[in-house]
Amino acid sequence: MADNRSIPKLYDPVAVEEKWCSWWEEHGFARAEIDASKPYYSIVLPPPNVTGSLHMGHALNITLQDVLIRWKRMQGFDVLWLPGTDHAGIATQNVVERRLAEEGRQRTDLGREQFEKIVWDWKDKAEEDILNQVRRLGCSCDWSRQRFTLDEGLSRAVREVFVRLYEDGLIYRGEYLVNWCPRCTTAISDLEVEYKPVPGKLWYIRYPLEMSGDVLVVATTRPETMLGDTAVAVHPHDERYKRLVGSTVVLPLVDRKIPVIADDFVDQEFGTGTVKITPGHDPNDFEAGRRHQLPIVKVIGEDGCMTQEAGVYAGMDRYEARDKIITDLQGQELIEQVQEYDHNVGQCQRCETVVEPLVSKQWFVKAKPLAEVTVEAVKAKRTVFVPENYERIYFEWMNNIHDWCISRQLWWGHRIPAWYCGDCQKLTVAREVPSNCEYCQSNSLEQETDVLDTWFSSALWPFSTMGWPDQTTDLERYYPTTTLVTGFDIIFFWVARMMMMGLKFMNDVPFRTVHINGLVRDEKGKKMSKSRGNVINPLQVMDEYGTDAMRFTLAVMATPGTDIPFSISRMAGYRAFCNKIWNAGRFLLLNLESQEPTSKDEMDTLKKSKQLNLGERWILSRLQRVISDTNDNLEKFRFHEVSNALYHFFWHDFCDWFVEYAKLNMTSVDLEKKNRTCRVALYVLEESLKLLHPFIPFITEELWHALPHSGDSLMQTRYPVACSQWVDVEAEEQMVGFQELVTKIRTARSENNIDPRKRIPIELACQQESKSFLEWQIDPIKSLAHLDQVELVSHLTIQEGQIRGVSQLADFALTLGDIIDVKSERHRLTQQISRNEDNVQRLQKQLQNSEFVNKAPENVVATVRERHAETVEQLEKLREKLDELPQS
RNA sequence: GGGCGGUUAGCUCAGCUGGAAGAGCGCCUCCCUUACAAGGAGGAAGUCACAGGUUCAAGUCCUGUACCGCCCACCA
Repeated sequence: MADNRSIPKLYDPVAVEEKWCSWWEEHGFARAEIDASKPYYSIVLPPPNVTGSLHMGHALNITLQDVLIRWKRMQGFDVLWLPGTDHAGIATQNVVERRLAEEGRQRTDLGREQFEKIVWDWKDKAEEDILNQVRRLGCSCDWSRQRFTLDEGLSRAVREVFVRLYEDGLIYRGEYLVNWCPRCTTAISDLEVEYKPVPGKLWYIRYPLEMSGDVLVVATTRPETMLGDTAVAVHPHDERYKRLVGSTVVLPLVDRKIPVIADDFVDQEFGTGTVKITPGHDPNDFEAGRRHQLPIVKVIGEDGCMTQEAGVYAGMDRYEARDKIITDLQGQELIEQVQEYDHNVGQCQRCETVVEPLVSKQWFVKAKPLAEVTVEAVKAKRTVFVPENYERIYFEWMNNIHDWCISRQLWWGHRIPAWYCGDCQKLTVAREVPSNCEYCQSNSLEQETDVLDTWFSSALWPFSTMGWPDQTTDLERYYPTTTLVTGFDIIFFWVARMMMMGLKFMNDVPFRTVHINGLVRDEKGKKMSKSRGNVINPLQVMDEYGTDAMRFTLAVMATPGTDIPFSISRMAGYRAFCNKIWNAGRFLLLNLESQEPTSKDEMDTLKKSKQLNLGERWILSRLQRVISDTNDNLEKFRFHEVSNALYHFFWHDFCDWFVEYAKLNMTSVDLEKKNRTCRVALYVLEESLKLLHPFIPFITEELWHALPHSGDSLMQTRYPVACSQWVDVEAEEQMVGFQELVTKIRTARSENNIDPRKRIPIELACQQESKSFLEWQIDPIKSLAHLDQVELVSHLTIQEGQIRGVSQLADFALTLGDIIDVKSERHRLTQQISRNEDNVQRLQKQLQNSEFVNKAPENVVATVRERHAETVEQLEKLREKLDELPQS
């Protein structure tokens, strides 16, 4: 046990945090040991990318998981929290490429092997960094089970899944229109495209009809794609163009003859009601092209430049070509008009380059059959979303799902396990490197150079990390995981795909509950971004305010379903709370007599002996309520409610009232009393530390070790369980009256500018039934209201120089030697009277309403009656006091 | 175009199943009272966006409107 006197007034987080972080890890308190005698609780950490460092979103996400994990562990569950990192294919490759570019190098100069080696080096460093940052958060995960998506084990799972999906006909390869990022030079999935409104132009271009001198005017925002037009479409019912269907127009600049077709996807209202069809570069046109068997002309290449098909424009950058085409068309007077037109432009999620839709040979996952199963599972509540409304969003997406383009033309990732035969050209898909072509036995095989979308391996995370495809004990024990905590921004990217893969390969959902946490925003509710300059760095915050304060702030602000406007000033308030806990612990340590740990039994004995005083009975009762609320609300992921309630309980109930009340006994010469109060105080402190530990792990652990305990970690103790027999309604009611009286006296003092240090005499007048209570509580009242003499009387004497007050329990008169400020006293009373008058009126009206009296539940009516009577009584007394005031 | 969320104290937000409006910060007054000035005591401050409705009773449930934010779709 530490030397009590040496505990500093101010809590110093940094040193303390470091100490416990390594201590926890060294002792393996967070290591999962399969124990079938306990229920299990498992979470897989959403693996951070090995691209950067911890941000506030991680801090929130990890805090919430750690709260759940510590809570469940303390509840005696067999707990697994499995950590790891994600290789984050395109993101990491981009980061490394950018660094190479700073040195004037390119990945193509290095070659694939060399480049991959550099990325692995980067990964080692980045992984270490970010996991150390995760540790700093106090994250109690099982580091012995740490995984990385490119580990051999996980890669094996990836290959297994790929092969099985391929064998089941759920993976196919083909030429389709995909989103292509010309900067990353890879295909990306629909989800990786972000649409942003961009001011642009709508050009109306004249397409001459072959047979007549007429023209068809088409409108487009991307004139450069016209070189790839293979038709012009009109709506079949459009009277203006009906007769032209089947005729031919001559595509300007390239002089290609293309048909006019009818298709009802055309919106007659938009532009001129005619659409140029470019199957090679537009998703709708691609579909239309398939419906009408139109040829595909690819005029923009993978590098973002015009292809040979673009004739004289070949080799030009797509935007350069656009300008040139406009100029050329204008030269031929083929531009009818130009409109300013804002439209959404798709950008690459990773590099913000404008995405080019183009036709390319890629690998796809047939998503529909996989998605349907997951929808059924969620409908059947095998997985539930918290908050529930995310279910709808999930269904919406799953029901409209498109095939998933999984191949990427990158170097960093899982290489697709498919081999092309140099002889028969056929494809061999295999789990391990095949020696021969499975069709012609040729050994001239070359592996597919594409890698998989990074989310392909993430989708397997809940089971690949536990050793699948082997049937491991971990899988048997911890799958399905109990809870997934993640952000809504990756519901489709990740949650949806884990559902698909989990149900497909494990025949069960990957998690029972998905808790969706909000986005951490800045104080004003704006998204944090480098360009706005409003990014709050959690590492810096932890340095300055302590991890506990940051965690608590995040938890208290984590209202389900809403974003979190992270506020430094608010965190300063919660840092003060941390310090409060610190000092409460310090105070009790200074007063501690016995070195024995407390126990529930000890308290039970004390309670049964009927020796506990009001404060002690009250705080034990309040403790039961907060324990029960805490457990209930954690079960419902209501972190903000829990942390708020604990805050209030600890600071206001325990410190402000109980400890202040207890000081009387703690300084008493009656050693028995003193010891008893200390025991209760210590017990409540210990229970509070346990309750707070999931949120505030460091300070609580530090204090725990300063208190009389063995060397165990607080995280190994049992989380408090409410004991309903300890709820003491009588004590709670009495305490309410006690607090009201004390507060009223304090208010009267304060409003009359009486020095808080000055002890003054008081007269208390009360009804017969409260008399014994007041007699019993005379010392605490004296102590908490800073009085010297207390005189209990049946009626207050009327004297000059008195301040009068009224409470439920008793009326009082503070006698002052000096002159009191009659004017302000009159003002104060008048205000109180008017407030009470309003209340009486309102309550009266309610009671006169027979509907209310007849229909409202009895207890509600009774409460109103009671309140009414009390208010009337107070009102009378206040009027009396006002009358008794000397005339000024 | 479809969907979701928000609108409560000067600021940022709680308020779950409808029964006398809360927190943090800020503000005002007094106090360094031997745990804590990152503290203590007290105080001022809200027609809960608007309009209807259900109910004995609505910040809370229903309908509509306005404004703000987000997600999905992507009419060229």
